[in-house]
Amino acid sequence: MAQEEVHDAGLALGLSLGGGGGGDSSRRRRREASSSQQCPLEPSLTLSMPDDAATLSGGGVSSMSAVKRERAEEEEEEEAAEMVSSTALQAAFGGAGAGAEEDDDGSTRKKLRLTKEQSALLEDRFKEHSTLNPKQKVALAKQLNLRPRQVEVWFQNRRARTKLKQTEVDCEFLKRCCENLTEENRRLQRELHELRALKFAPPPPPPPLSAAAAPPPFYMQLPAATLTICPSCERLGGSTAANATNNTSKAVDSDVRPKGGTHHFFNPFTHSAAC
DNA sequence: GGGTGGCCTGTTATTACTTCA
DNA sequence: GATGAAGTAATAACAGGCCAC
Repeated sequence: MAQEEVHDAGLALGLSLGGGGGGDSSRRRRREASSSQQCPLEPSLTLSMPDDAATLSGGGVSSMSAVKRERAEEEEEEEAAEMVSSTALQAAFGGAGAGAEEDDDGSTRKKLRLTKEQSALLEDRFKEHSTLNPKQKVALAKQLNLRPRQVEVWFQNRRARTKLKQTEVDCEFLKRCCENLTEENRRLQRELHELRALKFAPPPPPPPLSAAAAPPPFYMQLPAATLTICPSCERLGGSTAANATNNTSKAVDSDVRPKGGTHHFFNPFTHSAAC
C-alpha cells in the first residue's frame, strides 16, 4: 500500500498534540509546571489548543521573561493561524501536516507520518545544515505546514539516526581492523618463529619483503578519524611508528599538535605500555 | 547562582510492512 | 488466494540531562 494514501486518509484536520511551539516546549512546560502551582499529575499529552489556552491564561508562563513570553505567544498565535489555514495546505503537501487527530478519549498521542515531499525537503535542508537556527526553523515549518517543534524534533531524530549509522559504520570498520590486526599478529608470530629458527642456520639471504615493497601495518593505514584520545593519559596519542611512516598522519598530527608539546596518537589496538 | 534555550540520548508510542498459520 | 494475528522495523514524539549563555 502506498504510504501517501494512508497519509492522506483522515489527517487533514490538523489538530496538534503537545504544543507550546518553538524551542524545547516540553521541557519548558515541565519547568513552568514545576515553578507554578500546576498539578504535577496533569497529563503531558494534551491537544495544543487547551494547552495553549492554559499557557495564555497566565499560570504557565509566570517564570518566563517578558521577551520570551512575547515570543512564545507569537509562536502560539502563528500556530493557531496555521491550524485555521491548514486544510488548504494539507492538500498541497498531502496531509500529515501540523498535528494529529484527537482520539475519542483525547489522551493518546497520534504519530504522524510525514509525506514524501515533506521528508524530501527536510532531507535537503539537513544536507545543507544539520542544525537550524530559530528563524530557519520557523520558515521551514511554515513551508512544510508543520509546527516548528515538529521540524525541531525531526532534525533531532535525524541527527541521532545519522550518528547511529556512523557508529555502525565505525564499528564495522573497527571490526575489520581487529581482524586484520589479528591476522598481522599471526604473520608476525610466524616471522618471529622463522627468524629464531634462522639463528641456527647459515647466513640468510636478504629478506623477501623489502621495506618499500611490504605493505605498512594495517594500523598505519587508519584514517585520522579513527585516532582518538588515549583513555589512559587523556591526550591525543602519538604513535611514533605511525608518525614516522605515514604522511597523512604527519599532516594530521601537525594540525592538532598542541603548542610546545608532543603527543601521540592513540591506537586502541596497539596501545599498551606506551602511556 | 539561577533561569533559559539548544542539543543529545534514551525511551515510548504509533504506523507500515512482513510473515505465517 | 484471502485473511487476520503476531512480529518487526522505522520513526515521530517525548522526557530528562548537560552545557553554554
